[in-house]
Amino acid sequence: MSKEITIYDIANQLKLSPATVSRALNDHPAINEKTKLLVNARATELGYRSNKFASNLRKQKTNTIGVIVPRLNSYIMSTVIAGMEKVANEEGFNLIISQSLESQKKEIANAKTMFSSRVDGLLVSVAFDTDSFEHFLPFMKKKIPLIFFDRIFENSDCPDIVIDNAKAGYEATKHLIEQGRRNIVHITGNLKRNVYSDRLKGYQQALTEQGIPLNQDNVWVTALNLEAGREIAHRIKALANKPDALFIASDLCAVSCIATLKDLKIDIPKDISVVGFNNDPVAQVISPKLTTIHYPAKEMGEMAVKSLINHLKGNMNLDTTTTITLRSELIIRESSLFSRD
Amino acid sequence: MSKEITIYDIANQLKLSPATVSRALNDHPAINEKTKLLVNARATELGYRSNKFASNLRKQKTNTIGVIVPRLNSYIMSTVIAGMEKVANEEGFNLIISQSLESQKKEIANAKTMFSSRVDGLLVSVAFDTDSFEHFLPFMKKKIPLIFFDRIFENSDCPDIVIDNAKAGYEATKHLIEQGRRNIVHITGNLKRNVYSDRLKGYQQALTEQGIPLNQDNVWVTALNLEAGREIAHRIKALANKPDALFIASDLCAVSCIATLKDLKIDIPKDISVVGFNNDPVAQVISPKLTTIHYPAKEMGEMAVKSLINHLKGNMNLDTTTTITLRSELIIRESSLFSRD
DNA sequence: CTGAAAGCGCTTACAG
DNA sequence: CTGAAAGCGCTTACAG
Repeated sequence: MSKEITIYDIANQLKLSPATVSRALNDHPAINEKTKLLVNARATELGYRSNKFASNLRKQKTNTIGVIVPRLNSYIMSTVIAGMEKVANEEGFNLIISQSLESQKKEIANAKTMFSSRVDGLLVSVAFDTDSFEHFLPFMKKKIPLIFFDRIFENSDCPDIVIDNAKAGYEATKHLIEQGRRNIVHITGNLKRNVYSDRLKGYQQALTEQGIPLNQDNVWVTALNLEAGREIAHRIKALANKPDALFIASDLCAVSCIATLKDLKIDIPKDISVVGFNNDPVAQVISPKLTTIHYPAKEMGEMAVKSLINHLKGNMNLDTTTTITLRSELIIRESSLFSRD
Repeated sequence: MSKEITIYDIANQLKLSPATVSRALNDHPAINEKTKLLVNARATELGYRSNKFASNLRKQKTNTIGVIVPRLNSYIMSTVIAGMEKVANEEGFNLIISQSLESQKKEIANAKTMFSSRVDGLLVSVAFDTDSFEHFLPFMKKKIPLIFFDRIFENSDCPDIVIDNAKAGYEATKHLIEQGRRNIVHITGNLKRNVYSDRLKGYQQALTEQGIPLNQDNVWVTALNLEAGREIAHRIKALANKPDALFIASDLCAVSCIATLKDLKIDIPKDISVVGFNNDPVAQVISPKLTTIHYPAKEMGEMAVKSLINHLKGNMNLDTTTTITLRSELIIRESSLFSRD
């Protein structure tokens, strides 16, 4: 193991003080340009690497951002993370990522770990069953910035990054109505979460607007996974009065449902029109191709980290920002198209 | 911002030395049990959290593991990362994750960042086009343990964690031959990478074993993504002498190919049998359901971090381990089944 | 523009 | 079983 080079080694060789070397390395304005050049050249030559631990200890900052998500291995979340990694990497920040696995208990444990890791800021998308805000209070107390994204904590006073879920739900439903559909079932997840409750609101608004009576039996709360997709299909098959359209709040679930419906000899979109949510790559590879809402996952991840870093650097005050809304978009493919001829 | 509690605060209150407090907190065997209880109680009471930067600076360790993957948002990789996060979290290690986006250039930059972040160990799955090992040499020189997983660097002297890709390729191909298929096209990725070259070897072995002559034109190197799947389908459609089976080294590509083939009125599996690779959830939701190789992604992530931590703790010597092979498995579904009646 | 000095919060070899 | 002391590598208020 070769010895690590420190600023003292550079200082000795150059007959400078460590203070000057430190300032030169950090591009301090008071330092002579020639000195900077000299110091940087020697640093490169010696293979110097700054010790972040010493620096962080001294500066009382960590340059680390914590991220808590329900799961890492969903299309949306892994894409959000990819966007976060990109920006964090560019800005010289590290990400500590953990998953709550949809459990409030694990989320609380994760928050504790983030707290003792002394993250400079925290980005959170909450678990299905999270009720309590308590595990985030230590961050508030210490003025550690906390941003929620995708699944937010409503009325938390924390900034949020979201899409307009109500608008997306409205557009999806309106599109189905425009296809002549009337008996539209909305399949969704835990209504505690804004992403699902807001989509439901949009769905209801579109129906009401078109004079279609709301039917509480047409809202099915499920786990929104592959398994749920299969169960939904069987449940529909058994129904005497079948829906003529489905608006499903997750592509993966929608695709699984479509595949099972086809096995059960129900024709999509002739018998039932389907609209999904997320624009998962899988939406394009099934037959019929899935109409869905494009979710700007990468942009959301980038925006979350950018906002946080801007706040930390003092370029932007998050306290005055409440909500950043990103644009989503209805993408019409074959699964929803229906023409009565 | 409330003041941070340090071991000095605890020491003062308890009339002990900081050294004793430090030892008590770290469960040092020489410390009186009663003292430990006392110290820990007071620490909890005061909301003490250890300063990792001071500790790391002193101990010259970082408790951080670096991970470089081609992409974060593929099913396999996000699942591998999920497994890694689980174990790292349990063991109190942090993960720094970065993506090469399939480019050697970015991979080199990532390795540099990992190096200056002073990771205790590095886990790497290499990019499509990586030729050079040079960017990993600094880790070797500093004896920072380096483990490759999935896409490994052959002949690198580093430990590897893989599945038996040749065996998997062999089983997939043998299964197709058993269905009576003879003209089997293998669709794969960059053959620089073991995952693809080994699957090809298995494919060739199965053909040879069954007395089927190898035909170089039956091996198609592609980007293995959705787009490639569509192109392959069109290419097949235009072929006079069509293959009767496809062995595609990625489910996502296979699913996209199947969907396009169906659009082009080619029946799967009647006209062409298809086997994919990975057991991506998407494999189960298309029609026909995709025969594939189950890839133990979560286990691979867990194993990678476990091995690294064991090595760092001195429980296991990685230098003597060359390769850890995890079990993969052929999962037969409808897309490959063919009976000549 | 540069330097001397203190200190961030911990750990550990040494001493008792 | 406990303590005094040194030091990990940096940054910065103060001085010149």
